[in-house]
Amino acid sequence: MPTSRAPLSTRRVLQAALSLADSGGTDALTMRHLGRHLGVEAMSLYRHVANKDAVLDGILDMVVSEIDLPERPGDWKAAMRHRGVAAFRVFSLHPWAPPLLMSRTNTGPSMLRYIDFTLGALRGAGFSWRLADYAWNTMDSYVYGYTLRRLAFPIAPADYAETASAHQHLLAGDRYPHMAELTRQVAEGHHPGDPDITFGLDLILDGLERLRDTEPTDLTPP
Amino acid sequence: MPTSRAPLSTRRVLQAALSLADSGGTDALTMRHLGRHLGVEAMSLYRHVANKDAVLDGILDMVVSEIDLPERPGDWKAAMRHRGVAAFRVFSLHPWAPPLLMSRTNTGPSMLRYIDFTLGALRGAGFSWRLADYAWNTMDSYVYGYTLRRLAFPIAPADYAETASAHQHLLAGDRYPHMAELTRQVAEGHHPGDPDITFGLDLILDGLERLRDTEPTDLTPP
DNA sequence: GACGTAAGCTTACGCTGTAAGCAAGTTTGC
DNA sequence: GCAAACTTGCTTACAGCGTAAGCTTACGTC
Repeated sequence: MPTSRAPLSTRRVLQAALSLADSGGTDALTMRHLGRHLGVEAMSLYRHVANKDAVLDGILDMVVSEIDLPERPGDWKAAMRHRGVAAFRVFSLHPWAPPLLMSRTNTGPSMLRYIDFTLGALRGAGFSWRLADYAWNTMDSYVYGYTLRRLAFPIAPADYAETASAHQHLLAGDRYPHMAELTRQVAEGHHPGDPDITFGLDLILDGLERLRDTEPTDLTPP
Repeated sequence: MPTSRAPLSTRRVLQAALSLADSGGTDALTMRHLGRHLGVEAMSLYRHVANKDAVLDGILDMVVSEIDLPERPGDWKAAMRHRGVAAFRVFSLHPWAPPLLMSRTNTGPSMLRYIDFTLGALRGAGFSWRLADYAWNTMDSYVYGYTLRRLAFPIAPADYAETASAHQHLLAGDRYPHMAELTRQVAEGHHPGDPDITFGLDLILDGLERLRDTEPTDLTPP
């Protein structure tokens, strides 16, 4: 056994797994491939990691920990908008992560911290517990949904117009008249064809603010 | 070769695949298993279906076709709310479908029909092409995100209070104070802990309506 | 009857996650 | 100083996956 090689460790395994996923997606993250990447046989990894699920949970928490959160919430709407944008940005760097994140229950420390920050900001802004809970769930549903759709969509926003005009003939019949016309609008450059994440996020935030202001205050006793 | 057995066909293969996925999820849907289910070897399926991806695309479109759409839109907000609720209901019957739907670009006829209906309803209600496009993308981001989170979450809404009180001790420290308090609120039955899909959907719809009413009309020439 | 074609079967390849057991190096207890 | 215990990594093996290639059998048409 060559002692020249740096010894394995859970940390080193997870770091290698993360870099593997980042460069080749989930498909590239197999135990054998991971071992090869570390100069080791696949089974050796099991000394440092319970199984592949533990690897996935580990790198997911590493990704979530990259989401930037301010020290103190400040203005709640700005904080919530920032939170959503930051999550989208991080997930864009790790596009393999969101599908995994949604398909398993994640209770890593970074995720808990992320949620706790959110609840704190909403409570500090006067939301009831019920409304705060509904609020973060609604925001996350939208943010994750937007992110997943965006990352799975095969066309870059810059190519929308070109792609639209190239595929216009596929919608030529009158079976899908509105899609055909929308495609024409995009092809002719009449509208960019892609909402920013803040479009829907601000709709939700404005709506939440109105609910907070009309809801009877039901703050729990101190 | 026993001629007593009904012959295969693309339709029969897809129907069997759908029932297999419904009863055992994506894991149960393997070509070998599918063949066994039809009393046939796995490789025989390839006479009727290009490959496994074609099977997935096929059953996804069958699922999307189940989403109920009214003949004519009527009140646009009601139609959009109905559309989201109907999608959620269908996906609840086929919980394996949403992750698949989001991970591949779906252009089956049912999906096109679904989108075309939506665009038509929004245009009929006076939305510009740009806003109509943003609107359906935003609604779908939320609906899919909500659905995915809901279906992946391992706890049934009816068990929230019980589960919360059983796991309260895990949040005992002061690292996640707000989550701890929220968990206490749920455990003690102070709030149900689960927003309906219409909660966020109505926030979005109200916001869209306001945008429509304030946006300068930029209808394209007839 | 011959022949083309279609349906289904057999075999095989390279891939997956991981259970079981082994070999070698390191640490600990006396 | 030395043996026992523990840690680390490797080897082999198994059951499963999607599907390429080639084969057998049955049927329709001339």
